[in-house]
Amino acid sequence: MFVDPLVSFPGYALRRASAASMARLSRELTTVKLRPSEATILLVIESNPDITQSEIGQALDIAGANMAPLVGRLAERDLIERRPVDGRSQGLRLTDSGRTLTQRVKRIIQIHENALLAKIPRAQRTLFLECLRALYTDLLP
Amino acid sequence: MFVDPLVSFPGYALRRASAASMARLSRELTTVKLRPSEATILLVIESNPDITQSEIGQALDIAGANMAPLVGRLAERDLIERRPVDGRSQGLRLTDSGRTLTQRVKRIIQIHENALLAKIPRAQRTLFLECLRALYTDLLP
DNA sequence: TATTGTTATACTCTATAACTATA
DNA sequence: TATAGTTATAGAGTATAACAATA
Repeated sequence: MFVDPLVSFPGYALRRASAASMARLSRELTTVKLRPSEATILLVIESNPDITQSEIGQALDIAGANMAPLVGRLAERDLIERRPVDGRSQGLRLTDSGRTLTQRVKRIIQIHENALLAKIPRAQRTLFLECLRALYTDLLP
Repeated sequence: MFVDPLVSFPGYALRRASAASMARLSRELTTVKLRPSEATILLVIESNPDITQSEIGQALDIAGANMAPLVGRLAERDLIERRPVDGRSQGLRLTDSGRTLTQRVKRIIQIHENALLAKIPRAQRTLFLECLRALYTDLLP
Protein backbone atom coordinates (compact mmCIF):
# COMPACT_ATOMS: atom_id res chain seq x y z
CA MET A 1 0.00 0.00 0.00
CA PHE A 2 1.26 3.44 -0.89
CA VAL A 3 1.96 5.85 1.96
CA ASP A 4 1.85 9.51 1.07
CA PRO A 5 3.99 11.58 3.43
CA LEU A 6 2.84 14.79 1.73
CA VAL A 7 -0.93 14.72 2.17
CA SER A 8 -0.98 16.94 5.21
CA PHE A 9 1.35 19.59 3.80
CA PRO A 10 -0.35 22.78 2.58
CA GLY A 11 2.76 23.76 0.62
CA TYR A 12 2.64 20.56 -1.39
CA ALA A 13 -1.10 20.82 -1.97
CA LEU A 14 -0.59 24.43 -3.07
CA ARG A 15 2.01 23.33 -5.60
CA ARG A 16 -0.16 20.58 -7.04
CA ALA A 17 -3.28 22.77 -7.20
CA SER A 18 -1.40 25.59 -8.89
CA ALA A 19 0.24 23.23 -11.37
CA ALA A 20 -3.12 21.70 -12.28
CA SER A 21 -4.72 25.13 -12.67
CA MET A 22 -1.88 26.50 -14.77
CA ALA A 23 -1.74 23.46 -17.03
CA ARG A 24 -5.43 23.86 -17.70
CA LEU A 25 -5.19 27.62 -18.27
CA SER A 26 -2.24 27.18 -20.63
CA ARG A 27 -4.28 24.79 -22.74
CA GLU A 28 -7.29 27.10 -22.74
CA LEU A 29 -5.11 30.02 -23.87
CA THR A 30 -3.71 28.19 -26.89
CA THR A 31 -6.77 29.40 -28.84
CA VAL A 32 -5.46 32.98 -28.53
CA LYS A 33 -1.78 31.99 -28.73
CA LEU A 34 -0.92 33.60 -25.41
CA ARG A 35 0.99 32.39 -22.39
CA PRO A 36 -0.67 32.84 -19.01
CA SER A 37 1.77 35.63 -18.14
CA GLU A 38 1.02 37.46 -21.39
CA ALA A 39 -2.73 37.15 -20.86
CA THR A 40 -2.37 38.52 -17.33
CA ILE A 41 -0.39 41.50 -18.57
CA LEU A 42 -3.07 42.32 -21.15
CA LEU A 43 -5.72 42.42 -18.39
CA VAL A 44 -3.60 44.74 -16.27
CA ILE A 45 -2.94 47.12 -19.18
CA GLU A 46 -6.63 47.18 -20.07
CA SER A 47 -7.51 48.24 -16.51
CA ASN A 48 -4.58 50.65 -16.25
CA PRO A 49 -3.93 52.50 -19.53
CA ASP A 50 -0.48 54.12 -19.76
CA ILE A 51 0.95 51.94 -17.01
CA THR A 52 4.69 51.31 -17.42
CA GLN A 53 6.20 47.86 -17.60
CA SER A 54 8.13 48.37 -14.39
CA GLU A 55 4.86 49.17 -12.62
CA ILE A 56 3.32 45.99 -14.02
CA GLY A 57 6.34 44.05 -12.85
CA GLN A 58 5.96 45.41 -9.32
CA ALA A 59 2.25 44.58 -9.24
CA LEU A 60 2.64 41.04 -10.60
CA ASP A 61 6.01 40.30 -8.99
CA ILE A 62 7.74 39.77 -12.32
CA ALA A 63 11.38 40.87 -12.52
CA GLY A 64 12.24 43.62 -14.97
CA ALA A 65 14.56 41.35 -16.89
CA ASN A 66 11.61 39.03 -17.52
CA MET A 67 9.12 41.78 -18.34
CA ALA A 68 11.15 42.96 -21.32
CA PRO A 69 10.61 39.93 -23.60
CA LEU A 70 6.98 39.54 -22.47
CA VAL A 71 6.07 43.12 -23.36
CA GLY A 72 8.24 42.88 -26.46
CA ARG A 73 6.22 39.98 -27.82
CA LEU A 74 2.91 41.73 -27.16
CA ALA A 75 4.16 44.86 -28.94
CA GLU A 76 5.51 42.84 -31.87
CA ARG A 77 2.07 41.30 -32.33
CA ASP A 78 0.54 44.81 -32.29
CA LEU A 79 -1.56 43.98 -29.23
CA ILE A 80 -0.11 46.91 -27.26
CA GLU A 81 1.66 50.15 -28.11
CA ARG A 82 4.38 51.95 -26.18
CA ARG A 83 4.17 55.73 -25.84
CA PRO A 84 7.22 57.46 -24.37
CA VAL A 85 6.40 59.15 -21.07
CA ASP A 86 9.88 60.49 -20.47
CA GLY A 87 13.26 59.49 -21.80
CA ARG A 88 13.25 56.07 -20.19
CA SER A 89 9.64 55.15 -19.35
CA GLN A 90 6.92 54.14 -21.78
CA GLY A 91 3.19 54.08 -21.07
CA LEU A 92 1.51 50.93 -22.38
CA ARG A 93 -1.92 50.82 -24.04
CA LEU A 94 -3.94 48.23 -25.85
CA THR A 95 -4.25 48.66 -29.59
CA ASP A 96 -7.61 48.03 -31.28
CA SER A 97 -6.69 44.43 -32.03
CA GLY A 98 -5.29 44.13 -28.49
CA ARG A 99 -8.63 45.29 -27.12
CA THR A 100 -10.48 42.76 -29.22
CA LEU A 101 -8.21 39.92 -28.16
CA THR A 102 -8.39 40.98 -24.50
CA GLN A 103 -12.16 40.55 -24.58
CA ARG A 104 -11.65 36.95 -25.67
CA VAL A 105 -9.01 36.50 -22.97
CA LYS A 106 -11.38 37.79 -20.32
CA ARG A 107 -14.01 35.25 -21.33
CA ILE A 108 -11.46 32.43 -21.26
CA ILE A 109 -10.19 33.43 -17.82
CA GLN A 110 -13.69 33.88 -16.46
CA ILE A 111 -14.63 30.36 -17.55
CA HIS A 112 -11.37 29.07 -16.09
CA GLU A 113 -11.90 30.75 -12.74
CA ASN A 114 -15.49 29.55 -12.59
CA ALA A 115 -14.27 25.99 -13.09
CA LEU A 116 -11.96 26.42 -10.11
CA LEU A 117 -14.66 28.00 -7.95
CA ALA A 118 -16.97 25.09 -8.71
CA LYS A 119 -14.60 22.87 -6.70
CA ILE A 120 -14.73 25.15 -3.63
CA PRO A 121 -17.81 25.04 -1.39
CA ARG A 122 -19.62 28.34 -1.73
CA ALA A 123 -19.33 29.08 1.98
CA GLN A 124 -15.55 28.69 1.81
CA ARG A 125 -14.75 30.81 -1.22
CA THR A 126 -14.03 34.15 0.43
CA LEU A 127 -11.96 32.63 3.21
CA PHE A 128 -10.08 30.45 0.74
CA LEU A 129 -9.11 33.48 -1.31
CA GLU A 130 -8.07 35.36 1.80
CA CYS A 131 -5.83 32.48 2.88
CA LEU A 132 -4.14 32.42 -0.52
CA ARG A 133 -3.58 36.17 -0.45
CA ALA A 134 -2.18 35.96 3.06
CA LEU A 135 0.32 33.40 1.80
CA TYR A 136 1.70 35.48 -1.03
CA THR A 137 1.52 38.96 0.44
CA ASP A 138 3.87 38.42 3.34
CA LEU A 139 5.71 35.19 2.68
CA LEU A 140 9.14 36.54 1.89
CA PRO A 141 11.58 33.99 0.48
CA MET B 1 -4.14 54.61 -8.87
CA PHE B 2 -3.48 51.04 -9.79
CA VAL B 3 -6.46 48.80 -10.53
CA ASP B 4 -5.88 45.11 -10.09
CA PRO B 5 -8.26 43.05 -12.24
CA LEU B 6 -6.92 39.83 -10.72
CA VAL B 7 -7.60 40.24 -7.00
CA SER B 8 -10.82 38.24 -7.03
CA PHE B 9 -9.45 35.32 -9.05
CA PRO B 10 -8.61 32.21 -7.03
CA GLY B 11 -6.53 30.84 -9.90
CA TYR B 12 -4.29 33.88 -9.87
CA ALA B 13 -3.98 33.86 -6.07
CA LEU B 14 -3.13 30.17 -6.24
CA ARG B 15 -0.36 30.87 -8.74
CA ARG B 16 1.15 33.66 -6.65
CA ALA B 17 0.93 31.74 -3.37
CA SER B 18 2.51 28.66 -4.92
CA ALA B 19 5.28 30.68 -6.55
CA ALA B 20 6.07 32.41 -3.24
CA SER B 21 6.08 29.11 -1.37
CA MET B 22 8.27 27.36 -3.93
CA ALA B 23 10.77 30.21 -4.12
CA ARG B 24 11.14 30.05 -0.38
CA LEU B 25 11.44 26.26 -0.31
CA SER B 26 14.03 26.29 -3.10
CA ARG B 27 16.17 28.66 -1.10
CA GLU B 28 15.78 26.59 2.07
CA LEU B 29 16.83 23.43 0.21
CA THR B 30 20.06 24.92 -1.10
CA THR B 31 21.72 23.80 2.16
CA VAL B 32 21.20 20.17 1.11
CA LYS B 33 21.73 20.86 -2.60
CA LEU B 34 18.35 19.42 -3.59
CA ARG B 35 15.59 20.69 -5.82
CA PRO B 36 12.08 20.64 -4.38
CA SER B 37 11.14 17.74 -6.66
CA GLU B 38 14.18 15.73 -5.55
CA ALA B 39 13.43 16.38 -1.87
CA THR B 40 9.85 15.26 -2.38
CA ILE B 41 10.97 12.04 -4.05
CA LEU B 42 13.28 11.25 -1.13
CA LEU B 43 10.37 11.56 1.29
CA VAL B 44 8.21 9.25 -0.79
CA ILE B 45 10.95 6.62 -1.06
CA GLU B 46 11.57 6.79 2.68
CA SER B 47 7.90 6.08 3.38
CA ASN B 48 7.64 3.45 0.63
CA PRO B 49 10.79 1.32 0.36
CA ASP B 50 11.12 -0.60 -2.92
CA ILE B 51 8.66 1.68 -4.72
CA THR B 52 9.38 1.98 -8.43
CA GLN B 53 9.94 5.28 -10.18
CA SER B 54 6.85 4.86 -12.31
CA GLU B 55 4.79 4.45 -9.12
CA ILE B 56 6.33 7.62 -7.72
CA GLY B 57 5.52 9.40 -10.96
CA GLN B 58 1.89 8.34 -10.74
CA ALA B 59 1.62 9.46 -7.13
CA LEU B 60 3.27 12.86 -7.67
CA ASP B 61 1.98 13.44 -11.20
CA ILE B 62 5.45 13.56 -12.71
CA ALA B 63 5.81 12.17 -16.23
CA GLY B 64 8.09 9.19 -16.70
CA ALA B 65 10.34 11.13 -19.01
CA ASN B 66 10.94 13.63 -16.22
CA MET B 67 11.35 11.04 -13.48
CA ALA B 68 14.37 9.47 -15.19
CA PRO B 69 16.84 12.35 -14.71
CA LEU B 70 15.50 13.11 -11.21
CA VAL B 71 16.04 9.57 -9.98
CA GLY B 72 19.30 9.36 -11.92
CA ARG B 73 20.75 12.33 -10.05
CA LEU B 74 19.72 10.91 -6.66
CA ALA B 75 21.32 7.56 -7.52
CA GLU B 76 24.48 9.25 -8.81
CA ARG B 77 24.85 11.02 -5.47
CA ASP B 78 24.41 7.65 -3.69
CA LEU B 79 21.30 8.87 -1.90
CA ILE B 80 19.20 6.00 -3.27
CA GLU B 81 19.89 2.57 -4.73
CA ARG B 82 18.02 0.71 -7.44
CA ARG B 83 17.35 -2.99 -6.97
CA PRO B 84 15.97 -4.84 -10.00
CA VAL B 85 12.49 -6.23 -9.32
CA ASP B 86 12.04 -7.79 -12.72
CA GLY B 87 13.70 -7.17 -16.03
CA ARG B 88 12.35 -3.66 -16.42
CA SER B 89 11.34 -2.38 -12.95
CA GLN B 90 13.63 -1.34 -10.13
CA GLY B 91 12.67 -0.93 -6.48
CA LEU B 92 14.11 2.23 -4.95
CA ARG B 93 15.55 2.49 -1.43
CA LEU B 94 17.42 5.10 0.53
CA THR B 95 21.09 4.41 1.16
CA ASP B 96 22.57 5.19 4.56
CA SER B 97 23.68 8.63 3.43
CA GLY B 98 20.28 9.09 1.77
CA ARG B 99 18.58 8.29 5.05
CA THR B 100 20.75 10.80 6.88
CA LEU B 101 20.08 13.53 4.33
CA THR B 102 16.36 12.76 4.32
CA GLN B 103 16.21 13.47 8.04
CA ARG B 104 17.61 16.93 7.34
CA VAL B 105 15.14 17.37 4.48
CA LYS B 106 12.25 16.47 6.75
CA ARG B 107 13.27 19.12 9.25
CA ILE B 108 13.60 21.73 6.50
CA ILE B 109 10.20 20.88 5.05
CA GLN B 110 8.56 20.82 8.46
CA ILE B 111 9.85 24.31 9.22
CA HIS B 112 8.73 25.45 5.78
CA GLU B 113 5.23 24.06 6.18
CA ASN B 114 4.93 25.54 9.64
CA ALA B 115 5.78 28.95 8.21
CA LEU B 116 2.94 28.55 5.72
CA LEU B 117 0.48 27.36 8.36
CA ALA B 118 1.31 30.38 10.50
CA LYS B 119 -0.37 32.54 7.84
CA ILE B 120 -3.60 30.51 7.90
CA PRO B 121 -6.04 31.02 10.78
CA ARG B 122 -6.09 27.84 12.85
CA ALA B 123 -9.81 27.33 12.34
CA GLN B 124 -9.35 27.42 8.55
CA ARG B 125 -6.45 25.02 8.14
CA THR B 126 -8.30 21.77 7.55
CA LEU B 127 -10.81 23.33 5.18
CA PHE B 128 -8.05 25.18 3.33
CA LEU B 129 -6.17 21.94 2.75
CA GLU B 130 -9.35 20.22 1.61
CA CYS B 131 -10.05 22.98 -0.90
CA LEU B 132 -6.54 22.67 -2.35
CA ARG B 133 -6.86 18.92 -2.63
CA ALA B 134 -10.24 19.26 -4.30
CA LEU B 135 -8.60 21.54 -6.87
CA TYR B 136 -5.87 19.14 -7.89
CA THR B 137 -7.61 15.82 -7.56
CA ASP B 138 -10.27 16.37 -10.17
CA LEU B 139 -9.24 19.40 -12.17
CA LEU B 140 -8.28 17.72 -15.41
CA PRO B 141 -6.54 19.98 -17.91
C1' DT C 1 23.09 57.88 -7.59
C1' DA C 2 18.94 55.56 -8.56
C1' DT C 3 15.73 53.99 -12.01
C1' DT C 4 14.00 52.11 -16.65
C1' DG C 5 14.65 49.10 -19.83
C1' DT C 6 17.44 45.63 -22.09
C1' DT C 7 20.41 41.46 -23.22
C1' DA C 8 22.45 37.22 -22.01
C1' DT C 9 22.44 33.26 -19.40
C1' DA C 10 21.06 29.52 -16.38
C1' DC C 11 17.90 26.74 -13.50
C1' DT C 12 13.53 24.27 -12.55
C1' DC C 13 9.45 22.17 -13.95
C1' DT C 14 6.76 20.44 -17.53
C1' DA C 15 5.41 18.36 -22.21
C1' DT C 16 5.99 15.55 -26.42
C1' DA C 17 8.04 12.26 -29.35
C1' DA C 18 10.78 8.40 -30.20
C1' DC C 19 13.21 4.55 -28.72
C1' DT C 20 14.76 -0.05 -25.99
C1' DA C 21 13.86 -3.79 -23.47
C1' DT C 22 10.71 -6.58 -21.02
C1' DA C 23 6.02 -8.39 -19.49
C1' DT D 1 0.25 -5.16 -26.96
C1' DA D 2 1.23 -2.77 -22.98
C1' DT D 3 4.53 -1.23 -19.58
C1' DA D 4 9.20 0.57 -17.45
C1' DG D 5 12.66 3.19 -18.31
C1' DT D 6 15.43 6.30 -21.17
C1' DT D 7 16.96 10.13 -24.33
C1' DA D 8 16.35 14.33 -26.73
C1' DT D 9 14.10 18.49 -27.21
C1' DA D 10 11.15 22.32 -26.40
C1' DG D 11 8.25 25.62 -23.79
C1' DA D 12 7.32 28.40 -19.68
C1' DG D 13 8.50 30.79 -15.49
C1' DT D 14 12.04 32.58 -12.74
C1' DA D 15 16.83 34.32 -11.18
C1' DT D 16 21.24 36.87 -11.50
C1' DA D 17 24.58 39.79 -13.66
C1' DA D 18 25.80 43.30 -16.55
C1' DC D 19 24.89 47.26 -19.31
C1' DA D 20 23.08 51.86 -21.56
C1' DA D 21 20.32 55.73 -21.16
C1' DT D 22 17.93 58.80 -18.34
C1' DA D 23 16.13 60.99 -13.98
